[in-house]
Amino acid sequence: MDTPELGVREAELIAARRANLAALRSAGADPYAVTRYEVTAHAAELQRRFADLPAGGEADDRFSVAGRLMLLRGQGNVAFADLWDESGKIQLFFKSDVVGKERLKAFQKHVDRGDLLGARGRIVRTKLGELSLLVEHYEVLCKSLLPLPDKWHGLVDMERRYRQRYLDLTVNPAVREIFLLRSRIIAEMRRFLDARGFVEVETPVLINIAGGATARPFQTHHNALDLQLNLRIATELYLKRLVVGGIERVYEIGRIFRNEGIDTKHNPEFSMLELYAAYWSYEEMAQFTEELFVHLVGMVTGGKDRIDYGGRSLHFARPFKRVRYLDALRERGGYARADLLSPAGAERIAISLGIPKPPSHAHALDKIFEAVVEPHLADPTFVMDIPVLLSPLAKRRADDPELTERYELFIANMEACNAFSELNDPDDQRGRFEEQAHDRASGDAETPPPDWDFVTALEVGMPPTAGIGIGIDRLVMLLTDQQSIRDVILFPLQRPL
RNA sequence: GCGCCCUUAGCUCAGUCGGUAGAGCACCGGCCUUUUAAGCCGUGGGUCCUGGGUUCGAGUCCCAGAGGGCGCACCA
Repeated sequence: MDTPELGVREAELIAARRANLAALRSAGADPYAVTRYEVTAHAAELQRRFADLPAGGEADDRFSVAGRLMLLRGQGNVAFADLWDESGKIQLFFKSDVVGKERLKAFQKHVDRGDLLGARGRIVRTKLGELSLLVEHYEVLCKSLLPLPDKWHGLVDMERRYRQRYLDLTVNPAVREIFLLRSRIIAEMRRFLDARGFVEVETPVLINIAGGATARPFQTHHNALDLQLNLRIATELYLKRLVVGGIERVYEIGRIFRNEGIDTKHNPEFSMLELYAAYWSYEEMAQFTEELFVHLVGMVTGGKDRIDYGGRSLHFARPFKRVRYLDALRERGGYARADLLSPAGAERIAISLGIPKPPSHAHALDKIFEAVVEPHLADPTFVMDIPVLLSPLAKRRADDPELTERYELFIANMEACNAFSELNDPDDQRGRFEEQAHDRASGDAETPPPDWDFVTALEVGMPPTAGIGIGIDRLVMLLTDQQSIRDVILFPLQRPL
């Protein structure tokens, strides 16, 4: 961002802080020269440890804390300040006869809200019951030169919250909580997978053929090779190559890029967990999915099996509800299999539902399901046995080859994951790629070009395998009760100013 | 890409029928030894998103543009 032109008033606010910076420097305490501070406790730790300290009580141990000053309450010969570190808040209590008259005066004159401060002293609880560090010594660790947003309302403007997330995180503790929880959720997923023998790998982001999903890729160029490249739209085809290579349980948590629209559930770059387990069918994968989701719900709720999302209570009780894809459409809309599985029939139903001219059979079927069934899928529900025409990489059911061994898990009317028994018949895979190539040739830009090397890998032989993809951002939305994907992505895409 | 809405002080927001711009907090000066958005007294602070237009006169009405939010379309 270019240096913005400042209003007169804002320039004055900054000048006042720069004057305080100069005063600190001339007193030999240049905050920008500080290289370290011995932190011996975090706020939350002290709050826990001294939870039983009575009002008016004092502890003997001395602690050093460091963090940002978010609230200053000065008085003549005494002062209070709220200091926030990553863990939470602790009040600092300055008394002139403890910290020294001159040091208190210097604090009141030259330290600003927003400055980073290190403070050492004993823990006390004030008469009014607030646990506090009675400051014996303090040090300004960094000067904040810009005025902070409103101490009460915080930063509300959505645009600034996304563009200047550092400010959002600084003044809105609830936002910081969401992102810390996101980090814990992902760490817990890794622990869960590692404990079950899954191997984490990294597959390429820059690839020639962006397959494994239907989406427009971002395009880029490699100069030295003079090569057009795409950013990946899925990790699927590379992870399955690794199963071919003998890595029986493999996963990747990685960024995926899709050149599509932006809304409350879509960001052009997003995070996905994909994992593959050799010798599992989609049945084992469904069990595994339940276990993982229940585990994560328990983690964020402290052992409960319900979460609140958007004002609704969602129940994560095993076994999750199950419904077969075609049964759901019959029960909810009275539609017959023969109609749904024929291009003309599906188009007729789509039009009767007011869906504008679907470009393909698959598109029509997808839209019908979205309109008829999805609104009813609040509690976690597996939608099983999805037609092969929607599932180019899934294995057919042996007893019903028009359907696949595939399920999607819906939670809060959102697709939370997509899993199937992986197609490992190279001839079937080649045939489906050929069909896709035909679609692509007739103008469908979202269908990827065939990845023939993947077919070669299947010819080497992939064991029977089940795989799953879980959108991490949406999972975090569910677990943190956020209605917009931008509120679980630290730096969501914004137009440059 | 389409539709609706938003943009006023550092922050959060008012601004009536078109008549020279308001509050709270923050900041600055003063008082205060137990505050919790501390309190009290006082001072200062504006490219009303940008550019046009209508009008004697525009924060306000009209047009165009920028950025953002929500919905639709696309998608996960």
